[in-house]
Amino acid sequence: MPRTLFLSLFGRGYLDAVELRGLGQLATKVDFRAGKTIFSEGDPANAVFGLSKGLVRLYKSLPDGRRQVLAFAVPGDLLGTPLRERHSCSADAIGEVAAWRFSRTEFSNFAQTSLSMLRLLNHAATRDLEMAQELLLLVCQASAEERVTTFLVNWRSRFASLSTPSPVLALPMRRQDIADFLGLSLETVSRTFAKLHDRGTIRIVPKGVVLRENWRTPRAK
Amino acid sequence: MPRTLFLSLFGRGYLDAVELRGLGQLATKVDFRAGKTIFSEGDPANAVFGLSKGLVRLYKSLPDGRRQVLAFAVPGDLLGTPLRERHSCSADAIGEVAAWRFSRTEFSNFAQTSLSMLRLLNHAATRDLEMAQELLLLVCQASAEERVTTFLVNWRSRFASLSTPSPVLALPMRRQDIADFLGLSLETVSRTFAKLHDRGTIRIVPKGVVLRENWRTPRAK
DNA sequence: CGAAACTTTGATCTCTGTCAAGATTAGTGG
DNA sequence: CCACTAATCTTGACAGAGATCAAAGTTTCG
Repeated sequence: MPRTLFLSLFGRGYLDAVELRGLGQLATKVDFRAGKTIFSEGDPANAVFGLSKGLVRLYKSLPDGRRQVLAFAVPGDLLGTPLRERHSCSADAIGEVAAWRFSRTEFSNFAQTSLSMLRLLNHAATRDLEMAQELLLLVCQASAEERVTTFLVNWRSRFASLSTPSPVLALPMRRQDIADFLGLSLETVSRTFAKLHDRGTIRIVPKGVVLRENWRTPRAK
Repeated sequence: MPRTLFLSLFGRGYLDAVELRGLGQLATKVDFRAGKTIFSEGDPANAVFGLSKGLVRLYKSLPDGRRQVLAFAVPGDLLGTPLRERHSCSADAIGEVAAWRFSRTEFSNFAQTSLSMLRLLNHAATRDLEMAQELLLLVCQASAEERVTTFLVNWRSRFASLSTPSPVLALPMRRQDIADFLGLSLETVSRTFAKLHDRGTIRIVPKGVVLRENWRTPRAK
């Protein structure tokens, strides 16, 4: 049981050693092949997962196939809602994924009686809420170029903490995923990448980009 | 102290009588005139509020004035993040507002040590998250007409539980607020209302609308 | 009653979506 | 290891939904 993952999953300073050990006994290791669905919106939430390796897209769909990617989960993220009966979104593996699986009822029983775990879940839910609200602001008020540049900057800061420093920013997700995240068509995403490339702002490489300039977080139109 | 408000604020079945009484002693009554700002994004969160009367718009702004309305809060809603140092969005009174004010540190001290209060806050945060994600899906994937009709249906179901049944659905917020909520321009909102009116789907009355037909929650394009 | 604030309507423009065709890349079986 | 196929990505042409600019109409409120 990798102690460090559990620390990143369950926060530093929230749980004590006894609680961490208790949680460890509830977890089983699971793997998902590239593209596999981990759970689907509306399904009974029998389990929650602690992501330990790989990337997961969380999304909602409409009956006609339109899709909204809500977030890209990275190692250390908790997938699923421990205190809810049903999943409110779907989750797919992007590339190979490894995770710790918890029975939701066991996890919930544990959480409901632990002040520290409830505080931690609160913290996580609040963070997710703020991320969703930031995204809402972005997709409703920003141009295609702003959305893409903001996405790249934010992705870099999330990714930086997970990978060895490199000039190349990896983008393991598809253009379609980025498009569905930013509320754009994949063609517009591709064209915006091309525009930034032509301007010398980024360099496009297989499965990633190199950010060139003084990429401060953009906010103006 | 209106016991019923506290029940709607703090959920039925979460807190016991002792806890409710304790909370009551922390609260003071405050009023806000129409249009007044209750708190602003980035401000130190000295207080949280339990909304008892009126309507509040929660929003984020960009430096250039672009604005995203995140939600319209109604009586019974909690305003502000009890466990966060700073406000992550701004809140304005729409019309006259009455609320109970809690010192955030006092509220937080109470919450941090109460399993039931933490569960309740979790429930609230999760609900807010799901509402934000639904909105994200709506504004990214739906046409102007879908957004407006979905807004009206959702607003009716929230409003229905608060007011005496009436054929008229009150819309106390401005067109601009609806536009900033749905990621549209106010002209487009106005034109969409007009279109629905011409079609006989709604009737526009001062400060509200009458929904005409079998308004099932729309989802298709 | 009159001014300010808000809403509606009109005309025009533009950004981005849609449709379509190539170009790359990845995956697979011989 | 390479050829072949499928998937993904890029680029082009075009059109349309909605934004913007502008003005008139309506409501609100001192």
